[in-house]
Amino acid sequence: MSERLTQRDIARLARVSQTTVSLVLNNRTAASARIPVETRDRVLKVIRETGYVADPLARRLLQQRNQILGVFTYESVFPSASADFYHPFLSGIEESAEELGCDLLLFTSAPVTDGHRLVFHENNRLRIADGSLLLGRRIPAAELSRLAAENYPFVSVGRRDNPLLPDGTPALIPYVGADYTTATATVTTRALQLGHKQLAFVGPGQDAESSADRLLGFQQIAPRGLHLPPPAPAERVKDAALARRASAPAERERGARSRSSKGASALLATPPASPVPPAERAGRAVGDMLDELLGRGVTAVLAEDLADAAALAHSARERGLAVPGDLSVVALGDASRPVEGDGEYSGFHIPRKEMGRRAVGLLEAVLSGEEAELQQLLNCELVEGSTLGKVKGI
Amino acid sequence: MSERLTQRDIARLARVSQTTVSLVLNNRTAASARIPVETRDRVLKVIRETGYVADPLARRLLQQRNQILGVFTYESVFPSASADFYHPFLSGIEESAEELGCDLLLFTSAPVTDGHRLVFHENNRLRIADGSLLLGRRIPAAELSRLAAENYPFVSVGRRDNPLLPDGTPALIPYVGADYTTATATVTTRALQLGHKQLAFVGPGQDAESSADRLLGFQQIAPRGLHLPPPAPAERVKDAALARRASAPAERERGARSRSSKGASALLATPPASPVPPAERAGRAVGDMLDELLGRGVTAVLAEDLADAAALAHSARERGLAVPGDLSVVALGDASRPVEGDGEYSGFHIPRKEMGRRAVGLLEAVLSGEEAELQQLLNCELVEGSTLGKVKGI
DNA sequence: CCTGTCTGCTAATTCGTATTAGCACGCCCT
DNA sequence: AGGGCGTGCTAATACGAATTAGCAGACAGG
Repeated sequence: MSERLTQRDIARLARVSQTTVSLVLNNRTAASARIPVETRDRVLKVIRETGYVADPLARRLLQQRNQILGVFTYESVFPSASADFYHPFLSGIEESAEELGCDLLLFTSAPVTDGHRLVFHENNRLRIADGSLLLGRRIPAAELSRLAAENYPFVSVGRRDNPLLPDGTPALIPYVGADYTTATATVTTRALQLGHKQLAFVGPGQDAESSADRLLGFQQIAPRGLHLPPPAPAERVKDAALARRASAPAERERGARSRSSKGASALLATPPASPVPPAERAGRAVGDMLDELLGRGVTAVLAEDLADAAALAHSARERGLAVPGDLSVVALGDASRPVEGDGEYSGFHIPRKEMGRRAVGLLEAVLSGEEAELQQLLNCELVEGSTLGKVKGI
Repeated sequence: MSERLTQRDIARLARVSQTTVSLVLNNRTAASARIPVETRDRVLKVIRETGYVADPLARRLLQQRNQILGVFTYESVFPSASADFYHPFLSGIEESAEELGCDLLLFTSAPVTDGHRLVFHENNRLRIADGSLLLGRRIPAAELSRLAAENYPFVSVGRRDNPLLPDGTPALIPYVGADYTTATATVTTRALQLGHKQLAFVGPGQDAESSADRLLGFQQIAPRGLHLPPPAPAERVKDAALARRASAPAERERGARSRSSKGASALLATPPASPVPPAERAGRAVGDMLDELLGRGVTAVLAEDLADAAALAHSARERGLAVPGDLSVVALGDASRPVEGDGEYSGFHIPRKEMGRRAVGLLEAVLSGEEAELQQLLNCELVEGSTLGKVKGI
């Protein structure tokens, strides 16, 4: 039907050569390219009338910029499970991209296997974009080192360990991350100040940098604190009322997709900050964990995942325990969800939107060759909340 | 650093021509391309050793399609206000695009004025994509007719009236919409069957096709029913507990953006299916509307916007009225949110995700020149819910 | 009138890959 | 020996846009 217009078509319509069209388009005003206003206007008029835009692929072939920023997500973007995780990032990215006048290219062509995508597959189209943002809880070191080795301009949203290049030297990965270590250390300190003697950290503590960083911050302050892996997600429970309230709009869409992966690894077992409501996690495992915690005299729990924090608090309250009276619960993630009762969870807030914004800024700096701090950590905002209190009996 | 390998490099290393490398790579076995196993293996060996991968840009350059689908949203995509509206569409779009091996280009470069984008601004980049999907509650007829006139391949998500072309003939706009008319007619019929004599329709009923279609369905069945414009959004109320529960995760991000636009038009006053919780709408206007409805003997209200339905139900209950005992409330949108108390709102569900999927399918068909129904309406799934009941006294 | 310079444009080439046309060589047949 | 044919490969070209080199014409200076 509608054939794609080329510069030759424009040239023909404007009665000039393809070269001239290119020169006009790129505003070349060098001595070797003198286009009088009259001709220039004639060309521009045709371009406006036809809505011609240069083929981005042809431009990239010559290493030109297209005002297209790539967004590569290591999981699917839109399915509801990841929605709340990606959304704030994307919101910030969109805002910045708009300011820069860039379009965003979502690499949906990369096949998803097992819920994960990889940049380097047979037909990777990364180079269509001028540069890319990488999002995901965890990014394989091999991908990062290869991107760095190929000199591809990218910025990771989230801190990443610097991988080794094939030649053995470490690569400097550009990122905009959140300073989980400091934030976790701070809330841990706060817990100690409130008189808690036995603390527990609940979370994988490894695999993803974000998990490791939190554990590190915890152990810096409370080296003798407990570290427990996250509870296994229970099957969905009957009591759907609570669950629905939290996730209703997307509920129907989701139906088909099984939420908990079959996998046994800690990583897969805890989807990134997914908004799994308390009720769904209040299975046996959480109860067991609570037994263990109480048995060991723990008075304050710090959970990486808000859902785990919620499940623990819920479970504790069901047993007649007061939160934070008998047990303090801290969320090392997005603590800004209301607790049953009142107030928010104590913990900190991840500046996701700002991370998105800054990541675009950094990528732009990289692309235009500006000087810039390649590795940036943003502060997490502490949330006082209502689930961390003085230890009982003080 | 490491320059990208080309077929010429491989050719040199394997002591053959670039053509041969290409032939081997693409497994060409035609009569005109006979490569003996010996040579083929030599080439393959070099490819394996070097890890060479063909540049997808160069490959695409030869074909007509770029495998890029544009996504044009008439409002910003990611800001939380529109999030729940766009999300299911995008989820479906992403899924289909992935199956087709296409990347998605979000036109964030189009400037946003007054919360709205326009395709046709001075530097529109629509033609970067092979074709585009158009999303938005309302799309100006001028935009549609120009797109059609320019023969640009696109599909609208949502039914649109066919605009007139400059020459006066109507343009056939390709779309995948939801059949609001039938769905509304069906629930209206149901209300009549339940004995309701006086019905009211609450919604703009115009401007956007989606609004007009619902009013049409209502009036087809209940020609004497009342039609009221939606209540004006009240300022945010103090009772934030309910509100927070519904929208907490994004709350902090949102802070800066004022939610209710200053505008007075019905369109702006009712953001598309935004998850504005009941409490926020329970202002004075809703109370007034309730007065009017009850005064006129209305026993069943059909509200286009779930938020309005929620506000009315909430307000009614506050006055000690039973829902649906004294007043039935029907949501003509995504009825799948739990009501205070139990169950869901009665009404219907908009198959947003499926609309996204089908729209991509239709666009693909258009692009590849296949025959396809250009205007498709999907059925809305009826939701029995708990807010529509027999009229009292029967 | 011839040379030099400036202006306004374009032909030719490039990027990396795919495809088409066809060359050079060897073999068989008559 | 020469025509015909099959084999194994390559040269040339195309895709769309950007860039470089440089041509043709106007005009000035000598």
